[in-house]
Amino acid sequence: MIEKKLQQAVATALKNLYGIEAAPETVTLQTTKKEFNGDYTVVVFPYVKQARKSPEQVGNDLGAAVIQMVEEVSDFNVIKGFLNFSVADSYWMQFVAERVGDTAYGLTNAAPDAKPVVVEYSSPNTNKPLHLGHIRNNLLGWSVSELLAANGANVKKVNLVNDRGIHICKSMLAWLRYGNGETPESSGMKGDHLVGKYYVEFDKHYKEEVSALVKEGMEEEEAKKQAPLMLEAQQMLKRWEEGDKEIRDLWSKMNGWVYAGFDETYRRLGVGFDKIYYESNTYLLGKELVQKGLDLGVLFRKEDGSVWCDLTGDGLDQKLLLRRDGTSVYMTQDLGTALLRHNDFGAEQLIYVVGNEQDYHFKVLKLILGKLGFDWADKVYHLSYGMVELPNGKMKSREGTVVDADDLITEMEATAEEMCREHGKNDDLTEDQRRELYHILALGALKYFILKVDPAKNMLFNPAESIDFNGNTGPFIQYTYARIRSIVRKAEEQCITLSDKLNISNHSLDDKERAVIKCLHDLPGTIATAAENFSPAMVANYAYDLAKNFNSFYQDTPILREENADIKAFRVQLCAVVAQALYNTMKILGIQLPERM
RNA sequence: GGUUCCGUAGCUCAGCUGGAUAGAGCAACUGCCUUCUAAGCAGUAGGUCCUGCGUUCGAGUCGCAGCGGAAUCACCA
Repeated sequence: MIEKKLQQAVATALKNLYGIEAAPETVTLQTTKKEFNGDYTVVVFPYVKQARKSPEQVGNDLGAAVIQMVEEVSDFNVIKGFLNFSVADSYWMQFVAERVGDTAYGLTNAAPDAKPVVVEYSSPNTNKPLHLGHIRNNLLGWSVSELLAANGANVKKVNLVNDRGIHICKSMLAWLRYGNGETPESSGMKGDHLVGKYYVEFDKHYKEEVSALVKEGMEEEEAKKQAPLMLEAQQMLKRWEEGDKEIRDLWSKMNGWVYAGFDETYRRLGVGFDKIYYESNTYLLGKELVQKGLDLGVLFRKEDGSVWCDLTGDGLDQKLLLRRDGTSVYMTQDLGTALLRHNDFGAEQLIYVVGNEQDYHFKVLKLILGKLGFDWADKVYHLSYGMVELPNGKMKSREGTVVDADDLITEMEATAEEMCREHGKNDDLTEDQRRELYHILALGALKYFILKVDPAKNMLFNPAESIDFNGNTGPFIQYTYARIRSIVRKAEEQCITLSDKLNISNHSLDDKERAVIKCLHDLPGTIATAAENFSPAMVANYAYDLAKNFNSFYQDTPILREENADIKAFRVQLCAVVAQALYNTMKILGIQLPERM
């Protein structure tokens, strides 16, 4: 890598010239801003004091020394304290030649013995359909998994379905009362939406009951607890936990509907899992851990029998782990599932893609795992992401302001269709091919829209404005790819083969051409940095930058129109490598690229 | 109230380990399709990087304080 060579050379020169000891990796090397001449810039300010010379002098001294040491460096200039190196065109052209046909460019395979990195994401409740917030979770989870895999990790994707609890009982109860035996088949409604409908139905009647009780003079808090529907739902949960066959059968039936619905949504989103855990199977895990914690003395029991972990030493509160009736809570379950997952996979790292509303929960989870003596506690990483907000605030299912996942995908497909018809470039495709294209573009727009934003930040979605297809968007990148593929197809028709050895040693790159190559050159480093930061957004922004550079090059540089056959072939090769880079980065985002559009 | 996260152009967002005159897209305005896909390209306009203090040769980036927004602090999950 040229970057390392430069850093090494600068470090050596610093020692030889001034006796300054600097580790190569501490030499700040950055790409030169485009308003200056050069490709890489070294900032020399940090050394002027020790060198006892002016920044310009230090820059010139270092530049003169480095150009002798690194054969790829063709020139340098110094402006103020900035030492700009130019890299010879031959290096860039050689770089392109070496990447031609490399379908894995930028990607690192996992070592055969790499321990798994387990990524949990999605983790839906089974009482309502998925909404835009879940979409962000699913896309992030999938993409981060792909990103880590692209950076050499052995990734396992897992889903922990929250399939039991009071929420599903509410849906079940409402269905029994008001459903008249309605099924997905009889209603033509997707299973998850049908069950969600009864969850809303429950809430409606429950609220009526509460307000009736309040009218009779009961305190609202009390009314919420005493409403018959709530009592009945709790009763149902108890019967579920006792294994009551009637309840379990109904539960299985309705959850089955939901899973069929979820599968459909997952399929459309293009996400999937290596393993699916169900909370009904794991919710009792963790109790043994609590006992172990009591034995170790890191947990304590209060007079009423409840069990707690004292985290005041860590600046937090006490955390409940077992209720006084001995039942477990969310944290207890998560302790259990963490251990289960660690044991199932022999995992190197456990990553949880969960919204930032649970920052506190995961902080506590890690602490307690540590107190229980698991040395892998620090391998738990909470990939916390911000909320998706609407123009008037957070999505609230009770207020009917959620953006439904299925509806959104359908709308995006309709928009894609509209855009395609407007452009009228695909009239000769079959109906199936067109549908496929609409889907690819719709999902490309949606995924890019969501993934280009830094996970840590809340993001805004305005339902009144459809997601863009122009500018910094998924379709922009898809379009760039389709254009390149068109060129490569035409080149093949002209019998230009990518593997040709070219006689281009006299060719000097033009600025646009060099800019594209330099951007391509950054791909491996970008993926590494993005993976370290668990940030698909960095990959998305890189891909946009590459596509933008390419389009600018494409606009005013002849490719197939180039008269010199070798230069023409070289540019076709460059196109092919750019296409591959776009393909590999978009794959990390879960975005498909069309051959034409 | 405690803790955590966020605050960059009218709007949506970039800005990696501190480095040169803070960048894109959308929206507005100008040009460019008889030539490789105009879902594109080139340009104009748009900034108190929330505020203040500090560290540094150098701060959008680091520290402290304040302001604004969000989340969380359940015997819910």
